[in-house]
Amino acid sequence: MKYNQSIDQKWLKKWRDENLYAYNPKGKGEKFYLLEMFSYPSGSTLHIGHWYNYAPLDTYSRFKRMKGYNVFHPMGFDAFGLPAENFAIQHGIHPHDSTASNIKTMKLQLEEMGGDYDWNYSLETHTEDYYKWTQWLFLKLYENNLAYKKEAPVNWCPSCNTVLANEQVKNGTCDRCESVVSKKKISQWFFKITDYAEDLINDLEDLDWPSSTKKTQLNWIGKSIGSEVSFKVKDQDIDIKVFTTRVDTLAGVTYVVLSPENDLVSKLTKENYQKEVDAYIKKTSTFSEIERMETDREKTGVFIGSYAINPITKEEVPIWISDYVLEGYGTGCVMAVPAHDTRDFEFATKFGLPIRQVIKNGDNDVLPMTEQGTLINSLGYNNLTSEVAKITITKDLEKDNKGQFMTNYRLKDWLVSRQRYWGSPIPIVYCDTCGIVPESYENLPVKLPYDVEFKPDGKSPLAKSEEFINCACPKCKGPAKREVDTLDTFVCSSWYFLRYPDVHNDKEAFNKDIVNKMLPVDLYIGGNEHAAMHLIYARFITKVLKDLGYLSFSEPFSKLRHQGMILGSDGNKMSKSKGNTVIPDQFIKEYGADIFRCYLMFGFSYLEGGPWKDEGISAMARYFSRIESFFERLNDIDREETTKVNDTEKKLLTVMNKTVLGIEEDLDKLQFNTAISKTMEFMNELVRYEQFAEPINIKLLKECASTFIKILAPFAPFFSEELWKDSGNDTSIHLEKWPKVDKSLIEDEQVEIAVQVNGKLRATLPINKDEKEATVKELALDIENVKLHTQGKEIVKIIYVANKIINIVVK
RNA sequence: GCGUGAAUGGCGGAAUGGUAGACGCAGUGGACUCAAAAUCCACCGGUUAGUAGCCGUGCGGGUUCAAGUCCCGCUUCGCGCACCA
Repeated sequence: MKYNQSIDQKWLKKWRDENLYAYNPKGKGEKFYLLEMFSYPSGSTLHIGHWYNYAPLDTYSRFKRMKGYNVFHPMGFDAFGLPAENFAIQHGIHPHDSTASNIKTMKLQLEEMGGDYDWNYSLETHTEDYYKWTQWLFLKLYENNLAYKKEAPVNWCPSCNTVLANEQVKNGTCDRCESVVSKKKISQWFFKITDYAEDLINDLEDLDWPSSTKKTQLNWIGKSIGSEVSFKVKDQDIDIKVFTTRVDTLAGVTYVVLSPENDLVSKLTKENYQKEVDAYIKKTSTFSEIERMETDREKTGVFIGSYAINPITKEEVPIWISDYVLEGYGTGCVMAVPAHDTRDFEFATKFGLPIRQVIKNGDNDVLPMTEQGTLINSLGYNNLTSEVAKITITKDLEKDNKGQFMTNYRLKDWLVSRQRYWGSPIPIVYCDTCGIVPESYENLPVKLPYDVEFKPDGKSPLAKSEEFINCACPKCKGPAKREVDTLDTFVCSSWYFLRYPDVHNDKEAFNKDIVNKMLPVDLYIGGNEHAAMHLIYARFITKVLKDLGYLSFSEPFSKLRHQGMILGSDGNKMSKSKGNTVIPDQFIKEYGADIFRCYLMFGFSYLEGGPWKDEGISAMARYFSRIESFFERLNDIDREETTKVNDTEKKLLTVMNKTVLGIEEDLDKLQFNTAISKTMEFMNELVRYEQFAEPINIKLLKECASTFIKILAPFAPFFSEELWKDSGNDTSIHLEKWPKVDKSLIEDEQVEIAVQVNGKLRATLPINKDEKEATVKELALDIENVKLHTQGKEIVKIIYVANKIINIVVK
């Protein structure tokens, strides 16, 4: 045979006809839920990133099947979202239509890749039978006070004409179109993810996740422990609450700063400062997000005329506003301690405000000094350490009702409203009599209408659809209007892994028992760009559903890994503008899917990725033809035959068993590259035996060859199926079991150990396995080159690591 | 700035603290061929006449009989967060 794409096609048809990869929930074996982050059908074909993510995991899935697991390995499509809508706007194709055709092509290509998915367990988030339950989820959160509406400044992308989540703003620009993002106030729906901040932190510990991902999440949640302190405003009955992690520096406060957007500003601004304050607020509000985030920008601000009273020193300090204080964090007010905070120091220096040192740390008197130390100039708190002072001062404040311990998080509630067409409608109704009313469950799904003008003009597209917007109030049955915003696509993807195992359920989002049995996902794979958003949202929703009694587990993904990324051959990220993209299709056509996927697995370290190289794929093609010719020769060996198992045969068996075991270990570490290299070593050994053994044990050789096909099967599903058939089998290789390892055959009887003198390699020594230590020592000391280096020196000690190394230490 | 990951031949990349460079690419020499391609065999970190030796895993220290691997201090690059009080 000559392997090529037509062989792929032949087997594909057969597998499809026989429904070879059908998942049987009652199947034998321990369950194994393997999941890759589902793909977004934004382009019409699979790109190299899809292949790189999915093909190796298909290999892993096949391997686990052969090992006897009942593998659940579903695939679906994250179909709602901006790119499809943008595509539609640009090309005049309705997102529903472009999505449907893209999904069709991608499914076919995933099959052509060799994917062992059971499409009976597939889902697409834009279909009614899926988003019905996304809406159900929204209502559940709403019922439990975890979804609420509020007016808030939001990130507004002028080009996409939509609100963006904080996570979708990259360096002040839209992460999709890269336009500069500005601020706008609208009424929006939020999910109260902040209620779960503490759980999201605590439960990270037990997860088998990359530590960098855990740290990203911790950083994103951003817990900080400190105190809240009340500053009374002079001559007014108003308290300014500030959050600080350094209450030990309280005596060093020389002014207080509010964010320009803070509600207190209007109340505290004195008349003769009003003009300047207004001008400042106006100026900062026109600053784009990107400008405001420039950390090295010079500090600006104005005094607003009022004074605050330091609760411990009773000193009056001026109140300023400045945009270096963020409205969205803490209370939006800050106590400024210029001596011990770099930002306050900069500000105070610029505006000539006093700087008072209250912490001493050794001889370091250079200000600003941000380290902790011992208190000075702090009344009765002098000589306390920062650590103790934080507690003492807060307790004292607490007694006077002027402060308390406080924990703050950077995590903000999840903004889920989108002023877009291509998403799930939010199942909420506005009634003049009843107010905000959740749509009733029996009316779900609230259907997304097809005929809608979705071109952006700053209004939600659904607002323009009369048939959509007008409805009956679920409560009073009077006329009412629907919510016109749609849900963030991250809501769709925050629970899809729960739907897969029970994807046809039309009574509920999922059956509790089925899901509790199948989840958590045993291995979840996807790009690390999702370390913060998708992976936090999915954890949050899982925890909510657990608390509401729908699930028995609180973490969705026990083990997580991130695949690396394939770069262009120039080492840069692939992009059309750089002209360095690699289109898989041309390679599949030329070589067949198996050669392509094997190259992807062999040429890179899976978790790292790296730059694409054309040469590698022809090398893989050469390996395939080496295998082909070996199997062709196998049937007409014309040499003296034997049935004995002598040293040469034993060596072959040893290599084989080592290979099988080695591949098992490699695959469990997702080391596809070394796993394939082990198949190569095995093939080299088979060829060596086939070419040179005299006499030759053909029966044994054929058995080993058959084992070879089995271990190749997960990597090259089409090619191995063809080899299997050519070797006279009429069932599928993919129904075979993974070969059993005979551990007794793994160790050679003879091993070669390293002989070192003072840690330097001086010789190698062949010994019988598990030779007595004394004998090994004797043999080692007798080696010519060892004698040379030990001669005339005192032997201090000899370290022997059995069957590995002997180190002779001399003086 | 804070956090985090990485650095190994000409290249992709291997190495539970135990013979650095598995496997492959590229390269060199040879066989086959009229010739080329393909295939096969050998070599393939540097230095050296060498099979003996010396040097060698970004840099400087340390722990250890033994360090690419562990510890301390740097450099460079990548990634994430970024005025979070």
